[in-house]
Amino acid sequence: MKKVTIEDVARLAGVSKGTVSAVINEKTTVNSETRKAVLNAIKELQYRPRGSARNLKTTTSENSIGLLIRELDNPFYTAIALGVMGYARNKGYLVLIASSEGNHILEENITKSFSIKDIKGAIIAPVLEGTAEIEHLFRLKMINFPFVLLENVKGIQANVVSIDNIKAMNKAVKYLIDNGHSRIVHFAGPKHASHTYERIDGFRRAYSESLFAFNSDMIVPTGAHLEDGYKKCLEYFHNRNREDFPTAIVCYNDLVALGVMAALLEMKIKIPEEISVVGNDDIPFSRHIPVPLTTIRAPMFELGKKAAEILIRNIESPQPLPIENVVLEAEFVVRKSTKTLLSYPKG
Amino acid sequence: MKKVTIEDVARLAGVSKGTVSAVINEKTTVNSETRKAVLNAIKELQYRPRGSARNLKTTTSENSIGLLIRELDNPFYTAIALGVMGYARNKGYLVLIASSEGNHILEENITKSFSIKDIKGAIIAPVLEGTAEIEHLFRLKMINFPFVLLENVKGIQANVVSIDNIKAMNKAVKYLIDNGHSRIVHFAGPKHASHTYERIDGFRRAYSESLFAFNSDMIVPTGAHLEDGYKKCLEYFHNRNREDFPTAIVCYNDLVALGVMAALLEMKIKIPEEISVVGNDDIPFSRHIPVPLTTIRAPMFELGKKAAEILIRNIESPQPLPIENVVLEAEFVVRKSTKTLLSYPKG
DNA sequence: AAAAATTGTTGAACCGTTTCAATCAATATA
DNA sequence: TATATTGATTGAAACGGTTCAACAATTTTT
Repeated sequence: MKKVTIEDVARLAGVSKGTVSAVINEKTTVNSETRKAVLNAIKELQYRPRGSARNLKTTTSENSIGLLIRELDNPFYTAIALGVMGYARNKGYLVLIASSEGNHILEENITKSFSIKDIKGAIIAPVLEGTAEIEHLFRLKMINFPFVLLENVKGIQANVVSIDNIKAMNKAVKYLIDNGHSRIVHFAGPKHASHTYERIDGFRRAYSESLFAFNSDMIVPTGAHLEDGYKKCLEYFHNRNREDFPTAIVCYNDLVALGVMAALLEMKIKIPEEISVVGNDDIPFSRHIPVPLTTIRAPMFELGKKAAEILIRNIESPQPLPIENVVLEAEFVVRKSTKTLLSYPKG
Repeated sequence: MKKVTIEDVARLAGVSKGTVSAVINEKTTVNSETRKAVLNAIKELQYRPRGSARNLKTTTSENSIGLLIRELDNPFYTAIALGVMGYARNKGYLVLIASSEGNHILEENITKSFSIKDIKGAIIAPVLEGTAEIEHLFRLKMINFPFVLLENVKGIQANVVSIDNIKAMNKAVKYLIDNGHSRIVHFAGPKHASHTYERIDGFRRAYSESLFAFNSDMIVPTGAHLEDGYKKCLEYFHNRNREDFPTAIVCYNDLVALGVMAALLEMKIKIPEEISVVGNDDIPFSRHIPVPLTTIRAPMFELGKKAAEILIRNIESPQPLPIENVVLEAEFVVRKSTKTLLSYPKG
């Protein structure tokens, strides 16, 4: 089954290629009889114009950028996407989103696809399995394909926009310690995400700057989803004596915190009376639940916006621009899911 | 500033186009000295190969499909996307997602972009402003670009995969009526979405099939987001006497229901003791909240999967295939946010 | 030393469109 | 009737890569 080209259509309709082209592009110059004949031929042959051939000739080629996120059903990433889209749209760029769902192979395919298609640049939230799996990023550099990373990746010089996870987490844990919490655990995030390690790091530092000793039992590997938090929480409290309960659980993100809250509710453990819960990210839900969640507000929208800004600046610049590394601050938001254990709270 | 082509690179590096091409495509045949020279020239000139020129010649062109959704931060659409992605990936297709955010112009641009890029087909959740704004869909048909719609659109013959909203809503409202609810209101969805009207229709039919009379006050225009439900609910109950309270609120979707619940909570109106609340869609959150939400489970994942299946079948078929119209059934899930008002509940 | 094999490079053909000056036919104008 | 004008169509030249048979230079084998 040979491929159908504009030539075939022209032949069947008894006209020239140029005329067929004119019909497809809805030029007004075509006689309606001819037009009809061409349309028929197109249908008859099931002709579908090849975008690549068209774009090769047409310089106009509308502008678009790619956004590679790690999880589509995570409000953290969709909020970033909204930031990207808002800015990009103002600048006349369309945003095409793909999700690697944490799969490195898929990430490679997607970045490749971005660079092959008529896409001007990309914003990438990389998956970090193993150590050195970044050839695909080097490949992008080789062909001068502009991109911005949403996480630091060791071993590559590139634009990065990220959140100061360490400091943010540090602030939250310090707050808890300062308010008399002595047994805090961290329901940590998925492997292969720099956020996970940075947040653990921040947790650890808060301890090292306190009078208490850090203990690796405090880190409970969990995941990034509501279900992860839910299951891990049930598991964690199963057969645990009340006197061994932590006084606070700091979660990798709000989704996990929501899962933890659901599990605690089920086990009839009161929040914040018995256990305080802290989230991370501040997704829209978090303030609209019965016990509004204390959390660390990540400026997701701004993150996306900033990334888009840098990317588009790079796309539009004739000369190569110096590499940028922007770190945004997160804000600690105290709501109702945490309580102080001091009779005379600090501050 | 003239465009840099492979020719320019070849000239600067003192080699032929073919060699430059070999370097870019990481062929092993290139001498490492030459390779280095070419790489330098690429960097020096900031050369960026054009995808379209490459794809024109290369038949391989990896497979991808487009998915146009209406709201990125709506779990309903992301769940559909996950369904699409799962199936597509098995079949070797990448999914590129774009969101129109309810904007018709943007939708047009996106569909156009899909058809121009090397994308093989698309799944589209259309925005339905006005009546006849579907020329962009006709344009797709003209060039035999395969696509599947996620909602019925009047005036166009196309593949559609949708949910039986009317029946689903009907079932839910009938359940409430059968359980003694006499004053039910519907917090309805956004304009320009067929879901909105279908759900209203289902609501109305349930009444017309009952002993009670439908009344247009029962339909309260709201929106599709948590915030919409929250605000509208506060507004609705503001200055309303307790004896005029509805016995149940049926919401456009779970997000709205969540917002309604948050507002009711704030107003200290008990769910389900004082008012029953019903959602729509069954997003993951809905079962993990203190009062798990009674809702209508839309088979979002299956919806996406089915759409992808039809699309890919069409893409891969040499002949045009008959148009398909698949309607999936939703399931009514009773949880804790509704109660019966009968002393002897039916069933 | 001749023949064969290996390695690296070239350059022309090709991919499938769009573009636009040139042409042609039909009609309006002088 | 000759000349412009208008409307519709043509066809050849791009567009910017990839491909691959052919060739050149070098190395290995006989």
